[in-house]
Amino acid sequence: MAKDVAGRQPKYQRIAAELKDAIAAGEYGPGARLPGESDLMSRYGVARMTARQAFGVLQAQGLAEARKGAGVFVREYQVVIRRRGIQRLAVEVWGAGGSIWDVDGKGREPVVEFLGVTDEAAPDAVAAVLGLGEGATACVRRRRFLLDGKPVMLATSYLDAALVAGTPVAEPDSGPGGIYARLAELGYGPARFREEIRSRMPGPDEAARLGLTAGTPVVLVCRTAYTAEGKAVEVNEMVLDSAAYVLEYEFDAR
Amino acid sequence: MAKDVAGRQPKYQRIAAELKDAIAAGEYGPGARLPGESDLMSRYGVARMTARQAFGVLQAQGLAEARKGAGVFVREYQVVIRRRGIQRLAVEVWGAGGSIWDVDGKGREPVVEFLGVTDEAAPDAVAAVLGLGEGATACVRRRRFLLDGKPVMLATSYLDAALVAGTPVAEPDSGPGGIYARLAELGYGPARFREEIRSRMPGPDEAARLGLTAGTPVVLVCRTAYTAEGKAVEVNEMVLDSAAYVLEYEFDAR
DNA sequence: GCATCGAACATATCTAGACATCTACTGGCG
DNA sequence: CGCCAGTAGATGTCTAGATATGTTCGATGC
Repeated sequence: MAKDVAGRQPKYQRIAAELKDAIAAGEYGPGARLPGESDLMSRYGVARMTARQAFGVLQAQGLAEARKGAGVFVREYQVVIRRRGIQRLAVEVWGAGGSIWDVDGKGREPVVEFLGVTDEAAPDAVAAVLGLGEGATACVRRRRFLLDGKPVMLATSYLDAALVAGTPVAEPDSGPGGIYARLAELGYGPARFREEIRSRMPGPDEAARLGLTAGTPVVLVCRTAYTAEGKAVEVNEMVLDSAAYVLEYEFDAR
Repeated sequence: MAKDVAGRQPKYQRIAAELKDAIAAGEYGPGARLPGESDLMSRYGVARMTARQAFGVLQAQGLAEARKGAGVFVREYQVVIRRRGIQRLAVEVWGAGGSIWDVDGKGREPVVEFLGVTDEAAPDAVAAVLGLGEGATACVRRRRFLLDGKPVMLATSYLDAALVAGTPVAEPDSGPGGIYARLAELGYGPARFREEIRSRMPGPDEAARLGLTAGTPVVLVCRTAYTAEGKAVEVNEMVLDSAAYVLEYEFDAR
């Protein structure tokens, strides 16, 4: 093996680096087809598994995407949704009955696909935050957001089932202004929010439900809504396609 | 090949799923060593490359980590740093001369490793935000944050070089309260911040500088500081190890 | 008792070839 | 002209090896 001439770098990494440079140099634009496995085999004089490994590096970085039977393609930039964490939730928005997604910019609003409302036991951490006692159930609302038919976010809301039973919150259509407006009518209007943000690679189930290609992480946003008295009334766990979203928070220095 | 009995699932995915279940069931705790490649070969009757592919799935999901010559291990949960976006930057904190990292919780404060200050051309997008004219340079401060000796964040600040020339901002040690206190003394104290958050897989360089294992995405935070007059005075691009950080934003509904 | 060397073992890389499965294109047929 | 079957070509999966390189740990020697 002629490893020494490559400066101790495995062949597949060198090939991957060259392809990456070629992409960066504009030789292959977004959506363009990269050389096939057999092309790399003859060009670099390697076995097919080695060429595949090189493609594997690019796919793991989210730079390329293989389509079975067609080839390996440079991944196209995805549409970016700006999600403004703070203005989105201002009382002026949901208090007036407008959808909180109205401010999401540039007319590209995800479409909500409602997946169901159930009463079930909440995860321990969620139950603790909501102050649910032993055996108490949560009202769980599951939704999926689609942009141009492509899923971009999964959302799961947890509320105290005893609090919202019989109200539109427990119905598929929660009415104008969403569940925050309903909570306000019940005397539990959210006054303060906390959002916690993490990121990791998706599990196989999340990748399937979001239609993610290899090398695309997910962003986890966990939002907790508090009343003015400091009672947590809703926990909303969101799983976002990281290629589709930019989160934005704007705030004063005081 | 006995594909049909597995319900159309490739062998390597089935093996990966079984290992994952075993991890979830607690058979292999954090840091424990998983069965070796030859173990899987004999247990499932597959070739070496197939067993390796199964490990590859777990590594891509960030669940396992291979150490050459030693084995494949369940990845340990990393220490989590809470980064509070809003309180961190309140004037009470930096205005009083305290480090903005003081509020980062639980005594686990990253140590700043200073990488240098230079005057150089800023990227186009940054130059546009800062209002830098043609040929104007930016004062660029690069830092790396370490927790227990392990790098967890890379940060690059851009400021108008003409504004901060000759001040401590252009020095390695920017003095008590950091560069925001210095900017305030110059009459450009930040009054408003915007943080934009994205996530993606790291490039080879980022992975190396943060010591990331395969399957760990990075979180990108781009913070822009504005004066009360709306002038952007600083752009801070941060690259975070997603396994080390939880970002937190807390805000009122009005 | 401690340091060092070496063998056993583990993963990392690579080859050469086989069969499976999906895509896209090309003809031919209605 | 349009639809559809056939086919070439592409990636996906899998095997069975070989060689390279790093880790671990016991045995040896000082």
